[in-house]
Amino acid sequence: MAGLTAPLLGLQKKSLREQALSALRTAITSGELEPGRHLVETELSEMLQISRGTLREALRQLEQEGLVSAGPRGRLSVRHLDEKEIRDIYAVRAALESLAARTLCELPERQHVTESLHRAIDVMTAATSGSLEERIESDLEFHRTLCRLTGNETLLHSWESLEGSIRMSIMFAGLEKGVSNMSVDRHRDIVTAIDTGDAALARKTILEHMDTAAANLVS
Amino acid sequence: MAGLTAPLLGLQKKSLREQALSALRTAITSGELEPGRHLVETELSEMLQISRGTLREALRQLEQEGLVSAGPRGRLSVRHLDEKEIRDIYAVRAALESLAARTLCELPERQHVTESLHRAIDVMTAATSGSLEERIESDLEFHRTLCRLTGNETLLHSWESLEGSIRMSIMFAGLEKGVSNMSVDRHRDIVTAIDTGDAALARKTILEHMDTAAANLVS
DNA sequence: CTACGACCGACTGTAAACAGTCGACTTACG
DNA sequence: CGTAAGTCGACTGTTTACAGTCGGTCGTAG
Repeated sequence: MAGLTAPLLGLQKKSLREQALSALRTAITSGELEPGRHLVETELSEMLQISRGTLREALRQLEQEGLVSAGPRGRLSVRHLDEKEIRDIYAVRAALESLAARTLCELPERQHVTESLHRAIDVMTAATSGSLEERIESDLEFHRTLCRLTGNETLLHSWESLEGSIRMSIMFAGLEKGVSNMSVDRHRDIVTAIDTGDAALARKTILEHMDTAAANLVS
Repeated sequence: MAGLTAPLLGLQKKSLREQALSALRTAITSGELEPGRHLVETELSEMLQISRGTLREALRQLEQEGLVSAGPRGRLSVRHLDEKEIRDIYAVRAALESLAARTLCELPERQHVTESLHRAIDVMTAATSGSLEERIESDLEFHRTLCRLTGNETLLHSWESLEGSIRMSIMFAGLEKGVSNMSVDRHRDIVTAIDTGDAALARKTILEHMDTAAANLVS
């Protein structure tokens, strides 16, 4: 828990609020702040060396992202996910990413898209020999790229709002299970489907990928 | 603009932050705070009769919902939507609601669902003779109900995060255009499709509805 | 007339203090 | 011994005050 302050003392480019946000996100999705844990404002603000006001702004955003949940009298605690919630999260994720895949198929200029996705896959490939965290990171980056390339800012924003919940799902289910979803081949299939421009196929590929992923997590 | 304080002085059950949030949401989606308008914290806090700290928490959430956008040095202004953004918002909305329709079709116990949706349609029907605002309200309530009935909290939350943007789309395009999408019959079709349990049909019906709606808004 | 520089005002970022509320523990009374 | 009132402590809700920064303006020198 002492490490919580470190990220803050580092690069001072962003506002304290954003730094606190990142630090808290990391602390929660890494399990440093375990699910169900009660978050006391005074405690956290002291840990992060920031004032309560600044901290509260960050907490609001975390609440919106679904990483912390509010109890009675505004008491916040780290959200705890059950299996149904994980399935629900992945259902929404599937809906968003299938839209992304469909959109990309309809793009007139797909050369650049395919290139970017291949680069993302290369990163994933390089990470296969790395740590679990690295593999998860590269996987999420691939999917985020999928959404970003559509040029639909709303879609990207919605996906990013869900990202925290996705990370919690993986963490809650266990990193090993989570990583089992990150086969490079499966992702290559997605890119191939998009490359052909077959929207129905691309959508189907994504939906199956998400289905498998969710099933692996809750099994 | 003077009316901005009224909602706050009313029911004092919710926290000031939540009241400010509602008041600002209403002010923005009603056009009282026009798109592009620069939001000065001291100005707003004085208007709403709350402190800046409390206000800032509300503004963070509005930012997350896409109703206000951040400029350089944290300057906030009311978001301005162009036609592409409206199309993008409706694409995401369509993805979410088609998931909702599909999910509802797969529910074993659809009796209660159908009843609730019919009630929502009755409200819409009653609103046909009402004001534009009432009609919009009842329409959104129908679609929100669609998401709520799935029992997927994440889906509902994602939809609600988008709700502000949807309202802005309607307002930006003009209330008349927006209301043209609110044919009771079209919505009855959706319920019918769900009632039959045909997921593919329900999905298709929703997607077409959203497509038409978006087209009407940007035309 | 123009260009440069110091001041000034407006806002946001951040911190610290104040107030209210709920729960837990204690104590006194039956 | 059990119960109910009272008190204490811990947190959140909210406000007020302070600091830093950017942009504009006014004056002066070239």
